[in-house]
Amino acid sequence: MKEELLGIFSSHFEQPLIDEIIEVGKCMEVPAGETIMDIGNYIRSIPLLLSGAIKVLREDDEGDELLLYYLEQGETCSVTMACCMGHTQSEIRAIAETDAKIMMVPVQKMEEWMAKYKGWRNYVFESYHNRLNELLQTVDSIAFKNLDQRLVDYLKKKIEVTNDNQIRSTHQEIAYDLHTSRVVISRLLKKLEKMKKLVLHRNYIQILDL
Amino acid sequence: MKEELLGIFSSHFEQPLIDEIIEVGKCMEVPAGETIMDIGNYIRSIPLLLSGAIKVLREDDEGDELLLYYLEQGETCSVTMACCMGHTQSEIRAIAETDAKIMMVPVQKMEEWMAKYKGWRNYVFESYHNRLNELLQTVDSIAFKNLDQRLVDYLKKKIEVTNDNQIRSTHQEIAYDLHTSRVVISRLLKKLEKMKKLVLHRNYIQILDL
DNA sequence: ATAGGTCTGTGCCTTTGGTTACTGTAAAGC
DNA sequence: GCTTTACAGTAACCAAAGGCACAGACCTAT
Repeated sequence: MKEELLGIFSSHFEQPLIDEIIEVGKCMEVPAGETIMDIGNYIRSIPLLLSGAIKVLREDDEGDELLLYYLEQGETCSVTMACCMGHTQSEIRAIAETDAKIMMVPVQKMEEWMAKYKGWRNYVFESYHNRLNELLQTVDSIAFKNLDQRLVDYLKKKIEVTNDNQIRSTHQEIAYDLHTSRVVISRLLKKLEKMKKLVLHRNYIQILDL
Repeated sequence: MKEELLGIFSSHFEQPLIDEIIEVGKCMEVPAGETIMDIGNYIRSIPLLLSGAIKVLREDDEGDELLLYYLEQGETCSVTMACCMGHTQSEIRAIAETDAKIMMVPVQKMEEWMAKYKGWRNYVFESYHNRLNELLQTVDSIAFKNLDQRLVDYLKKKIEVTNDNQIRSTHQEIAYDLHTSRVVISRLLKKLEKMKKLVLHRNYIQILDL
């Protein structure tokens, strides 16, 4: 456990901070597909992602979804932090994209460490920074790109995050993430298949070269 | 000057922090329309907005623009902070929407104050929080709403920010902010006029009831 | 007053993406 | 085996938004 944390965070965190994390944190193993946090939840712990990937998405009133970004090893969810600090409800939903191991740290420690550890402060800032940038990318994507390109980007990101160039999703699932309809995704995927960029199968997609 | 800062920030900042801000900060007056910060700029100061409003926008490779959000009195630009901390270039453009008064604080103070003043830490966090939320709203808007609704939201926000229910913009300017074309905006505005929600004039729009 | 530029209105057409509806087929349950 | 359900493919149609072209109104400068 300690070795695991050290491996991931020793470049960011001071030794005593790592000790404190181990002391107060709760380690959770979450299987792929499980919802870690949902819209409206009150949050009392901050998640540090030790392994795996988490997808973060937004939902509107009608239940339409949109993938915002993925969290990867060593990252944390700033939107969650913001909710913690403001004691407001979660604005987003987080789902384990792969099996994931998460260290949950109680919110109260957050402020304490902020004053105490420079490494923590920097980490928190860097997280915010990264999250803001990811969101800007998301905005760019939906504002400036057409669906063809967004789909290709999505597939690329997915193979990167899952580290598997077979994408084990149905067309419907992809459609949810990109906030469009199944038919449209099927159409575009077919087009990509004709361009020899991938091969379609039932329940999975084999990526050749995007 | 001191009274002005106190009026805006005394609920957030400790007295000695306010003194320091006055000591090291540079006060700038920016006329409406002027670009305060542009994409690619290196940033060495953090802006605290004393009065007026600033619009923050994103641009893609082809020069297409999109309004992200407005900053108002007492706020600061977290994206800028993030760039400061990471010593990276600005990802966004900031333009004075109205005449504005800004206190520029050198970046180096940022970290120093972060360790020293709880009020500053909280302020910085709250800013990040607010900016993240604004960005989420922006995402919602472009992902889930159609242009009719986005235009109405835009006009509402604009009269709120400028505190003037005459909107002094051309259709082309609105089109840039919403990343669409002039013709489309003219069409939708006409529709709103027919619905008695506003009256169109040359170079300005009179809002009745949105 | 005339000329040139800017702003707005509008008709027509295209593109992108979304909807409906139906088909075939693979998997899962019995 | 048969039935049911989930998944994918496709055609036809529709809607929202964007592009083009042009006209008229207004504004400014000479």
